[in-house]
Amino acid sequence: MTRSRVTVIDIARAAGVSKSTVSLVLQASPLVNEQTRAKVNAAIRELGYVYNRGAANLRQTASSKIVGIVVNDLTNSFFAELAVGMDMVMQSAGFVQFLANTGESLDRQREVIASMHEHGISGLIISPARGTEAADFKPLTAAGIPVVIVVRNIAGAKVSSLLSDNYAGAREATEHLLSLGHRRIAFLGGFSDTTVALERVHGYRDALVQAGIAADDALIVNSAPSRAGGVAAVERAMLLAEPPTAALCFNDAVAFGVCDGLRARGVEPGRDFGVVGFDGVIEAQAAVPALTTVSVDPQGMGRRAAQMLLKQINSGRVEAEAMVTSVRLAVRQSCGAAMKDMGRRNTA
Amino acid sequence: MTRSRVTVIDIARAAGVSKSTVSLVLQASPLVNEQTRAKVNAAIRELGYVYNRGAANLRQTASSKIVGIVVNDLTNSFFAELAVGMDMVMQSAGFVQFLANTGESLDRQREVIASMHEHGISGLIISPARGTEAADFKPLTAAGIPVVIVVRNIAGAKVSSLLSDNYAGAREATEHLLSLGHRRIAFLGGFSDTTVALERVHGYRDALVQAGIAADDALIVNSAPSRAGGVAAVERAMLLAEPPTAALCFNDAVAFGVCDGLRARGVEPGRDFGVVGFDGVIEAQAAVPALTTVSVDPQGMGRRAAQMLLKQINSGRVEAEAMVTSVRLAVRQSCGAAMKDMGRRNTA
DNA sequence: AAGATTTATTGGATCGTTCCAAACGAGTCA
DNA sequence: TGACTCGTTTGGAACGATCCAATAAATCTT
Repeated sequence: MTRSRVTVIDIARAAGVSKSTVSLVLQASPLVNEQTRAKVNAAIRELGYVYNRGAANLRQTASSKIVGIVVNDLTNSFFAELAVGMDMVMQSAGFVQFLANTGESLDRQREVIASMHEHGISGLIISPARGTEAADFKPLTAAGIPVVIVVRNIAGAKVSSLLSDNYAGAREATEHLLSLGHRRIAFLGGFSDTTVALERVHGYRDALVQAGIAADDALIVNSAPSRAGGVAAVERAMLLAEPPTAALCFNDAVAFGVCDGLRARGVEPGRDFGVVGFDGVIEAQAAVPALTTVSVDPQGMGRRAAQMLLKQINSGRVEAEAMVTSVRLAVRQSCGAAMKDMGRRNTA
Repeated sequence: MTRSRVTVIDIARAAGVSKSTVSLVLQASPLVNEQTRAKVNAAIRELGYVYNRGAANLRQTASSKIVGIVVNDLTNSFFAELAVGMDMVMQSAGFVQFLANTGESLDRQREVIASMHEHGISGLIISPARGTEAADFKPLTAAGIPVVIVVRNIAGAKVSSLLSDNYAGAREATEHLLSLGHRRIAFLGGFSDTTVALERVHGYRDALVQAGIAADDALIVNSAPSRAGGVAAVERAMLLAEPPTAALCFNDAVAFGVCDGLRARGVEPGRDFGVVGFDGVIEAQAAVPALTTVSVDPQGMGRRAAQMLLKQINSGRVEAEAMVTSVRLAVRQSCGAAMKDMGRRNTA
């Protein structure tokens, strides 16, 4: 069954031409005569020829048409949507992608980057695991392989990055909760050793200070950035002597968990307590109550990151480009604004 | 910057040996002298050599250490968890994976399969898009590349498959709702042109018939297998002259949507209405009410599928193997059993 | 009709690795 | 001393596609 592969030489023989001509046909070169092209294509179809990209990639001028994508947690909808956005662009551009999940493990990350490098990726998009250092990309950049960092920044890495405006988003969300009359606003979820969390907390704090409210550190509760983490965080927050009346959550997964946790203690999110998420995953719209969230449009971000990488791959010139995408607050029901504040902002 | 690649020849020169010896060192062959090995390894480190797998794969005896994974909808947690399970096993086995999302498009699926084939995958795991035919795998199997179909079966495909016991799961779930006293039980979500949906509906029907209840087709409501689809399905179901008091949902995403839809009309899932999902995604445990669901353990299924494929890749011999994994009903709160039925089944 | 030009086609070297058969030096045996 | 090991090492021919320079054939110039 496992017959030896059909090669250009077999096609050449069958079509009565040389392998060079077959190669030209494969590349849709205008140099070849129409009849010859037809003969060759017929032979290709007949023999069931499969192009061997590995062989073609040997010549160092060629591009492998493979990119690597590394994310931390694919079970988080945010990353899943991000990956889907990248996938769309890459597929359309004729690329395939290696995708690896690190689960925040630096070892795994190092391994997959090395493995992808050996397999000849022409570019990498990575949402780095916590603790990643600029040096981790050294082997790739030294080989002239463009890298785009998404979501989380790495200090000192001389590669491109695509981040969301965490500070502005958190600030706007907090201001929104303040405008609804809340004075005890918590920040729930996330680990404060990541830049992302720090930036969001920073925006949150500044909004409070601006409103003349003393930031209370007890209202900042760390937890895993997951649904379960959200449940845990809100439980701790509600045990405070002066519990919050609203919360900005580290991300949407935490926000869903916070809604769960509130309901578990008979508090209805959106009516008795204001909840705002961060990310703008698809479920945020469908959920009840629909989640008010700082939308970063994960799929769109994935698409942009992919385009950014493709641009660098195609240009051949690797020059780091730092891009911060703006975010927008999608006001829905979970913040409690729907009744009082209807129509002031778009809810799509 | 983009210096020409460092090759075995460069290493050989630097270490004062031949390229053959370097090759032996790379393969950790016992033939080479310890001192030589040390010299070579030093040179490798010093020059920053990166193994070129593409070149090695040219020789037809070699295995590419790449597998392809194709799924329908990565934004569905079920598939995301499935992919993560596969990723774990593949990473540990030293494989990297191409991952592609088809979004149920047959064209995309055809393209990505062809593209992966060109790139030299040594195996493929696929959750086929609706409408996939056995012939779509022909090019791969003809080349001796093992294929494992997961989740959805394809009639007549002479490749391995790993499916969950949809019939038994749906039947058990329905029986459970019946045992709680429900008589008007709906089946919500999914498209009835997929085998998965048909099997689940079949199990649902048989359980009703067994209990002496006439199956009412109006209670079977098709919709997209997503959270939004669940909202839509339950809305239609509740408009019936005799609305259901409980529902078995096509999958967990639909079940979450059904909970949302119920709440939107003031019906509390788990108290006023029994909801059972299918899949057993992680969020099912964290949600409030925790989702009663037919757990197929998506990550475990992904791991098993990966192991199945690896076994075939390593054995060299491709013989189709059909495996049906059993499922178990995880009784939690959303079905309303928690109060009446506490402790009868495990809830983990 | 000879030279210049255009249009098609082609051999061979090349990419980086593996693998085989051969060769090497050093020791062993008869 | 020659034949024979044994443990290491090594050229060179693959693998399958690309690309350059060269060629062949057809067309155009004058």
